[in-house]
Amino acid sequence: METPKSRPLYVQVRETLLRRLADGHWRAGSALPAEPAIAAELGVSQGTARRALDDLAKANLVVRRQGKGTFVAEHTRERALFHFFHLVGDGGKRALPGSRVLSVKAGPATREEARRLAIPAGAKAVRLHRLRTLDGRVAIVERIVLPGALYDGIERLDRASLPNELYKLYEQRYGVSVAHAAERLKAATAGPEDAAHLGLRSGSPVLEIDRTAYALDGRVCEWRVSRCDTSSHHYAAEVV
Amino acid sequence: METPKSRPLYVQVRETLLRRLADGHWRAGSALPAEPAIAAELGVSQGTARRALDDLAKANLVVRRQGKGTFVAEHTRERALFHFFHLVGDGGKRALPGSRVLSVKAGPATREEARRLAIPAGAKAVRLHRLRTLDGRVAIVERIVLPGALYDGIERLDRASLPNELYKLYEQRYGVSVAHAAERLKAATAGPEDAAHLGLRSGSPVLEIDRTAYALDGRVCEWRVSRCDTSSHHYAAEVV
DNA sequence: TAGTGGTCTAGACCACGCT
DNA sequence: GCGTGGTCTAGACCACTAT
Repeated sequence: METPKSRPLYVQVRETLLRRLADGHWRAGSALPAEPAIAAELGVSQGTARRALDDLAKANLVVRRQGKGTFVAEHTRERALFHFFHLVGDGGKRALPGSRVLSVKAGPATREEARRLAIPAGAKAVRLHRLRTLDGRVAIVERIVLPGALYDGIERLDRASLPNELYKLYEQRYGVSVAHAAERLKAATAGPEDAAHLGLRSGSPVLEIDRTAYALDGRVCEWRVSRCDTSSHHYAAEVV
Repeated sequence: METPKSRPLYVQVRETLLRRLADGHWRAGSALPAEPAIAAELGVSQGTARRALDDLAKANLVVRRQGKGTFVAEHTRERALFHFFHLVGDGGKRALPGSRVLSVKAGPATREEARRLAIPAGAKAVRLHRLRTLDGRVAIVERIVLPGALYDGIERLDRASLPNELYKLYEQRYGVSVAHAAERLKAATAGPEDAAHLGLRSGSPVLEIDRTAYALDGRVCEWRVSRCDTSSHHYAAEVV
């Protein structure tokens, strides 16, 4: 590992490993080389390699297991539930929602879609419309837009075969790992269509969650707007 | 430092330091002893002391500054803005809201208040009602309930002298440091009173943020419900 | 028994802030 | 120049997992 000064070694190691993760150098769920091997290959001490790996673990990009090794993080139900799904029952119960896809269509991105996905206007976008259920009742109406370039042919998949947890599909079938996301929340009013889906009166308040998701390499890999009935659920956030 | 096995040393050191912080052993903003001093006092290596201090820094309880020392974290405008206030202008502009207190009253806690503050029903509670402005317009109606035991006489303070940033007041005048908080968000409907304050039509959707704040020792030190006009602002959250 | 990550130590050197 | 936290190393030992 070179030493261009002023940039800590462990940061350089972390970035090297991150680049390999983003390249698909290791498959999701597979083991990374052990600390001594990484340290030897990159010419740093084991402590420095460890620090880089710990940083990646803190960002949920790898999982470290004592006695076993370090593994590329996968999008498990667990991770979806505790990191990417923030609606919780008012009694405190957490559960992943069911999913029913209404439509999947490809088309040229509108100006707004292009802006949100950071792709050229008119480039191929895939739009997904689905309902999600909590405790057996429809609680979320979701509109998802994907950059077509990353998910070739996804619009031709059978609607029923699209899994509840899309992030697992992105990862396994398209090699796109969602690394992090930014959410913007607003109170909105249910229009007639959303209200009908949610079993609410038109004009009822709904929580709108607007999420931009980023892949390992920093590219936007999904834009999703979820409109939620929060009459018996809430969005939970921790503040430090 | 004893070694009851199975509990890492750096965790014990971290807890010892946290206990001292909670005790008010060091004032907010003051410097902690340097690493070698802490290590010597507790009989651990400097590396172990460092790890404990890094953990506290990660939780925003202390601030480390190279060349200067480690300081007890203070509730600065900066911290309020980036850690405890999540409403952002839709254009991306962040700004702390202004504050106008409508009323401050003490009284016995209702059952609900007692539950939320984890105090006995009927114990003294202080209720604060205020409006907050963004870009010069009222955008938030806030109802705050405090456990009277922690803030002796706060209800007798001049309304106009209550600062915009209450957490600084809690810290400086009452020695109560807000360490972290849990927020629950819902979409709600503005009643006639809130709507009038916010300049909205009654029945308009508002974002309700229900926050429970915890002091360094883990006790609930505030319960706050903010109802926000999100027509030109949104609540921002990061997901990892 | 061998290999993995987790903890802990001791010490060197660097970058920064002060005086 | 001196004291602070930040980086980096080398090595010991522990706890866990597999075989």
